[in-house]
Amino acid sequence: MKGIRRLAQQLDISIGTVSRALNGKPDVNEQTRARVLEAAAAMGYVPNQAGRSLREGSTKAIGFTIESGADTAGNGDNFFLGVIDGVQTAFSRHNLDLVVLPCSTEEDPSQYLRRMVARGMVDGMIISATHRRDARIELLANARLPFVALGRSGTPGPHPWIDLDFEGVVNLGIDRLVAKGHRRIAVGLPSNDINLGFVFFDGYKAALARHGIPYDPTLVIRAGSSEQGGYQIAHELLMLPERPTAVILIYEMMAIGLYRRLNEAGVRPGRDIAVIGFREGPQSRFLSPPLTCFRLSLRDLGVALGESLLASMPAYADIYPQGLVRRIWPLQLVPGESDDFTIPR
Amino acid sequence: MKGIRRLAQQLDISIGTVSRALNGKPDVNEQTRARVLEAAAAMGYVPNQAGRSLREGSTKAIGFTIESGADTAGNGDNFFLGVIDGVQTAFSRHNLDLVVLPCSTEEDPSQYLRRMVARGMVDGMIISATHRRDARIELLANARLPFVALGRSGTPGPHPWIDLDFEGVVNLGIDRLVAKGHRRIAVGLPSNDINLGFVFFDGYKAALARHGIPYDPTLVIRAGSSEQGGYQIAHELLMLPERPTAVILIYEMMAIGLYRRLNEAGVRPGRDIAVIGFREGPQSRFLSPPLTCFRLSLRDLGVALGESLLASMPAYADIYPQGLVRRIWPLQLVPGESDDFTIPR
DNA sequence: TAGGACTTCGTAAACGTTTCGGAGAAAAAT
DNA sequence: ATTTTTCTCCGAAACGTTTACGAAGTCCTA
Repeated sequence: MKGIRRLAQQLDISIGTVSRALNGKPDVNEQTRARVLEAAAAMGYVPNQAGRSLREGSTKAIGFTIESGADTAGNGDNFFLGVIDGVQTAFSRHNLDLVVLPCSTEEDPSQYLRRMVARGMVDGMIISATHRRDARIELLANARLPFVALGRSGTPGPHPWIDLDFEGVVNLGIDRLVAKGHRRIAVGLPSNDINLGFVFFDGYKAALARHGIPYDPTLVIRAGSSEQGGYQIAHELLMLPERPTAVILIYEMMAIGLYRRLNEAGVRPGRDIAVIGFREGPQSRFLSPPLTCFRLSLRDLGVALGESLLASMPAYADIYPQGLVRRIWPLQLVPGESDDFTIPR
Repeated sequence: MKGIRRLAQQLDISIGTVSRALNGKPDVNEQTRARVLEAAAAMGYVPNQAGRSLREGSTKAIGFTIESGADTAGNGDNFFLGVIDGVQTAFSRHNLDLVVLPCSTEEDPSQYLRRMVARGMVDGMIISATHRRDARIELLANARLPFVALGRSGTPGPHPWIDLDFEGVVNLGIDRLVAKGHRRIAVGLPSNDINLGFVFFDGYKAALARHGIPYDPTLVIRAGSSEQGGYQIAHELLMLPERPTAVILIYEMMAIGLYRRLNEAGVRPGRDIAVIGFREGPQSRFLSPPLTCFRLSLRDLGVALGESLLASMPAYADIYPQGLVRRIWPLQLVPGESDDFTIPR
């Protein structure tokens, strides 16, 4: 005899009453409810999830898919761990648990997601690293599973997302560089088709146009989202006939490799060339010179992500009545010394 | 009508036969099996996990708990993402899926683990960041849930683990430094009670003793497992009346902050002081000077971790008959230039 | 005192799956 | 021709939970 049945037998009550007592249903004597709760705590009873979700049709868990593999971790350091922490606090208020579903490098993300959805292990899903045209979004929409994307996408159809304010960042960054006299501003982008690369690129071109600076394709370098990528970016920039005076990077880890290559060439970041990174990482301020970059609270972002998922789940519609949420997440400039280089007029 | 019932009705077969056909049981006509498989694929049928695990008493999933929160992540994202990728490939051969269970910074890891185990969502568990005395180990042992720890622990009772070869690393590192004439060798350790800190410390003392170097407690600096921690370590070392000529760090990220503080003081890493880091990170070789550190394949480590868990699961005892696995994972020296500094005799 | 409203609880069905014990038929053995 | 074996399949039970429904009991009202 196990589970609720054992509890009921021990208390000499029917299992139905025990269940109602535990779940806070009204039609149960408060005295017996107290007895049940006490006995449950005493014997360490916890409801079996399989039984419950079979009956309920819902598990109290939300999935968060990321791509595993150390080298594919475009965001580096602790991006996901920070966001996840926020997501969790958003969910814990509703007794929802978070499970992270890492898609192996060996598997197609869509296939993986399909399997996980079919598994029926989660009531909702958060996907990250959205691509230009992301099959996962169509998949989730078809499966009618509530979801929210960390990162917008060009995939047609309405779906909720939260994305970082790439336009704002690149605008502010280029404004700042132009104010210091820069006109030849390079940009380091990811080489894969992750959507943020396109958004950043569009913002870059728009910002240049706004300042009347002609767009020069040779100043756009695409490379891996890693230190190695930054190294390569610097390498290619150094080989240009007319070297840029400033560079703006989409991943802060790129700065490490970029610094390295520049130093090798005797070009001092912050003095001979201005460098602006994107997201502030734990290392930004410990680089020499400290990297000028943009700050956001990963935890707050995670909370917002969790809440926007809740808003798109019918069961929580009364608590979060916003419906379909789309949100641009702001970042704050963190001035370093890497963009101190000023062009004399 | 849903699930297997619908499939059975459509094929005009009993649900039992459908189930047996799908699960490869012997007593089903190969012709009808083919029909079932085809129909299942056609209508995109996937077995409901709740129903299955309710009946089976087992879900086909393994849990991997880590601590979320950007600041608590001593190893950073790439470490776990790399290991997880390996774990996954080990499991995928047996159609097991991996779910990562991130323990929020707000919650006690033991309580969290208890909840997750009680949830009955996983058949086995991998825990990481083991502490000196880890309540989670006793918890899992009591719950009789198969598990393996990434990191040994002082917790009594036999349990399987895999841990990095800290002794080997610190031995090799100190041998190397001593061969270059160093006698005042500092060590940067984590400030929390994570077990690897103790193991590393013991190895440090043993290695010094082996070389007849007296142990000087002032050369042992404990700090946060981050860039900031490295900065602090350098800061404290610089304030010592007699400065060490070498320092060995337990986290490679510490090197970034350490470099920074040393540079601020005009002390050049690799020329005025020798620095050895522990695990090679993506940035090690892009630092100036490149960090001397130790390499391991995260993916292989993950595979080993997965297989040792399988070995402790009764259901897979025939495939992995090794039983309780305890393993020290070797690392390879990656020479950089950060320990080029040699003491003239 | 009869009847209604309310409270409290037990019974049983349902969720989707796997598996056990047989049943019927065909094939093989006697 | 009868028994035995083999091959397929069906029916039913079971996993642990929640909940709709109804039954008893109590209290109040007419």
